[in-house]
Amino acid sequence: MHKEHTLTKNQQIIFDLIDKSPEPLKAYSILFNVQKKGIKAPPQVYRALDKLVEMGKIHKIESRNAFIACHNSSCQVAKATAFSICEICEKVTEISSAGLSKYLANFKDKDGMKYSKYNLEFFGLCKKCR
Amino acid sequence: MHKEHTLTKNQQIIFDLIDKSPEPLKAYSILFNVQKKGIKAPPQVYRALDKLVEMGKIHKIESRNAFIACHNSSCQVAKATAFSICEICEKVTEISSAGLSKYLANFKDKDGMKYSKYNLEFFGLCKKCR
DNA sequence: TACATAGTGTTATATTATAACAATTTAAAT
DNA sequence: ATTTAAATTGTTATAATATAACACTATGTA
Ligand SMILES: [Zn+2]
Ligand SMILES: [Zn+2]
Ligand SMILES: [Zn+2]
Ligand SMILES: [Zn+2]
Repeated sequence: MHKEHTLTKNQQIIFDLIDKSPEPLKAYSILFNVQKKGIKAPPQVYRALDKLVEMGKIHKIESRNAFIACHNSSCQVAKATAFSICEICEKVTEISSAGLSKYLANFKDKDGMKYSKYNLEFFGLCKKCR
Repeated sequence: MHKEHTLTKNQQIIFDLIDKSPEPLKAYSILFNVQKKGIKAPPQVYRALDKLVEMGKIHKIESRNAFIACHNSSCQVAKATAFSICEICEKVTEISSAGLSKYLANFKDKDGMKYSKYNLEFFGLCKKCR
């Protein structure tokens, strides 16, 4: 049985914050929010973020430089992520679609190359903003 | 007949540089390279980049904070982009696949929502690096 | 214990991007 | 041609995002 990832103190503090947040959090907003818990400097935040991303516990929304918790067990292994982003209210939702992930995992480029790792960001208007 | 986009002086200088580059360029590397042509400060670069992205002449590789010229007429309208990125040599290739763009443009999320705008970045190893 | 590995705390600095405002150029309207 | 509006440019300063480097501490393993 392989060892489960147990979060370290800083990782746990930062994961909890992101996990509770209804919206993606930016690194310096995280820093501000955890200073009362003793995490005082950017490297502490970025290190924890890096590890959490590596573990698949959180994802980075690249177009927004922000971090969101993952609730989709499959992408923890695959590092294959998809999101929808509302261009008005900035609501971000992780897309969990077997069809989509299957299509993308099987997609071959012109050289016949397959890619199991990808990041897809869809942009549009959410229900509320339409 | 609608007006063609004619590039302004700064836009042209910066587009030419990106267009000639075999690899994505970062904003401050662009700045360094065009200083001899009189473009001296970051805002001048970022403004031109913003407009060029808006026109679809270049794309931003979000995971790399770098810019690449577009050679694919279709995404100028759709703002629907896909790239493959080599995790070793950082080679970036724009993917132009009718099948992929059709699939993504027709993809519906759980709320039945469609998205004509998206950015997809595939990660893996290029031919050389495998 | 001894050793290696991972995590932490800290300071400083690098990199990426925008705010704000004045001046200039361009294109359209009178 | 003159006026006007819009877009672009030039410039300085600063904000926001991210990493380097180094000393130290905790954790796991031989
Ligand atoms: Zn996920
Ligand atoms: Zn919305
Ligand atoms: Zn393109
Ligand atoms: Zn390569």
